Amino acid sequence: MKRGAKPPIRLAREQRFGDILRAARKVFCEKGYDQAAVAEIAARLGVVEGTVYKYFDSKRELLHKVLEHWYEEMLGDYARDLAAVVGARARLRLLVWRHLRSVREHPQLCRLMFREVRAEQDYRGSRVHAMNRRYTQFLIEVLRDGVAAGEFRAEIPHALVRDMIYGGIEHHAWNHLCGRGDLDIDRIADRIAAVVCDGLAARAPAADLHLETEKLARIAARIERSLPQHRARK
Amino acid sequence: MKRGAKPPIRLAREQRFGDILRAARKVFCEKGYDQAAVAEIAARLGVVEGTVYKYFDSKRELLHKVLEHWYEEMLGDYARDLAAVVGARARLRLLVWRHLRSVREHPQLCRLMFREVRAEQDYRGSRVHAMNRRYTQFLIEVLRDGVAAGEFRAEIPHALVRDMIYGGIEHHAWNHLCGRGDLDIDRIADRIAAVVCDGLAARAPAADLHLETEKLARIAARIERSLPQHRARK
DNA sequence: CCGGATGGATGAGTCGCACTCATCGGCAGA
DNA sequence: TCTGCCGATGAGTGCGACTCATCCATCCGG
Repeated sequence: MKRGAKPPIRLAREQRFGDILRAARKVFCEKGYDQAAVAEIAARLGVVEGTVYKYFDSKRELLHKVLEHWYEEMLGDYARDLAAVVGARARLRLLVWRHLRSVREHPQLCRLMFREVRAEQDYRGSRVHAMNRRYTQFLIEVLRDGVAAGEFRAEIPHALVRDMIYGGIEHHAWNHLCGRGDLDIDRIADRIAAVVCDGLAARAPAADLHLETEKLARIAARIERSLPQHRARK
Repeated sequence: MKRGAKPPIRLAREQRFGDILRAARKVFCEKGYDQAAVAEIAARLGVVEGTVYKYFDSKRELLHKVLEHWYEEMLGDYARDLAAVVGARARLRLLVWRHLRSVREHPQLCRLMFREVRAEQDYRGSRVHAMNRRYTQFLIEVLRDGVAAGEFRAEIPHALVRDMIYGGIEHHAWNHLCGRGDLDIDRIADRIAAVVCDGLAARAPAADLHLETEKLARIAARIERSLPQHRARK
């Protein structure tokens, strides 16, 4: 140490660990992964670069830990909130809405997740991947329950619906976030739920439905008329 | 130049440009953007790093040019292929299928597109972005035509459906590609078209309604035939 | 009160890689 | 044969991730 320099501040291991994690989150969010320098993260805490590497093996591990911590935050009260809603469609909409809210609140963390982590070669098998699976598992369960309740068709593969929902949100939100417009998450959630549940195809028009119903009514009337009791009574 | 060294091979500007582009595409695909060294791209052509920078301002510009070139390849015969198919649903499925094929054939280029380019701050306004818009515009037009033909509902926002399709394919294919499984693009295209068109909700499609009505009519006829009065009357 | 062990923190490195620039020298046109 | 053009060179420069030998405050047993 140089003469006249203050002695370094020594902190307990866990305290320093948490401090670095918080500082890293801020810097990564402000600058993005590539532009964030480990030296800057260290500087904000008044320590040198080497100190960070005492706690994290690499810049990437630091990023992973930041995102793991975020997932823990998010997973917190999912199950509880979901339990308060009845009906597969309403629960599906809730999951979509909550995800949209996360994207809106933490666009930079989402960006890190999508760009840096999920595209990595060894993402599969990582802790973040496991947490992402837990996160999306809620949706799979909602779909399964929906099928069990007869609300959803059984022949649609759940993994595909999950990917269309989360992938769709990602694309859609990205446009909005980069375009600097803010997300109307209520409306988007409604629309996504509408597309997923009802699809794009034009329904049988109400007229057809009426027609068929009237046909059925005439058939019923015919049967009634031909019943013995019917004639006997009259 | 050192004594005894061979004089450098001089090529016409366009020739060298194309060579660098091709070499860059290979190296980027093999190693990914970060791991690809400009020096290696140069080395494969037997030139030095500086030469590459005579033709491209930066490594990122090189990446952009590689992807622009790819988009040109893909856009080539889209319109023609699409014109050969009738029916909004069938055309939608064609677009999904073709996109899946692109992803399957060039997973590394997709990866570069998603990870490196689309997540960039200044992606919007770039040439690649414009080409991506042209690419996805085909789908928007199919949706619009579908609405005009009465095949699709008018109240569904097209941009959202576009994002759910392309985002969904991205997510779904990613799982498969990283999981080393290969894509059954025919089946996936069918399923995506099914979800998008018909949705998840259980319901009786119009065709089924007709069918059921006819069944009931036949049952009614059978009842009528077996009734004593019926026989008596005849 | 003392001396060694512990372990948090240091800071001066190394290394790899994107990017630059002064310079070279083959070749086409005068 | 001269000359200017321009493709190519290769020795830098700078930056940022990562390393390592070393320092020293604190704790603990004697």
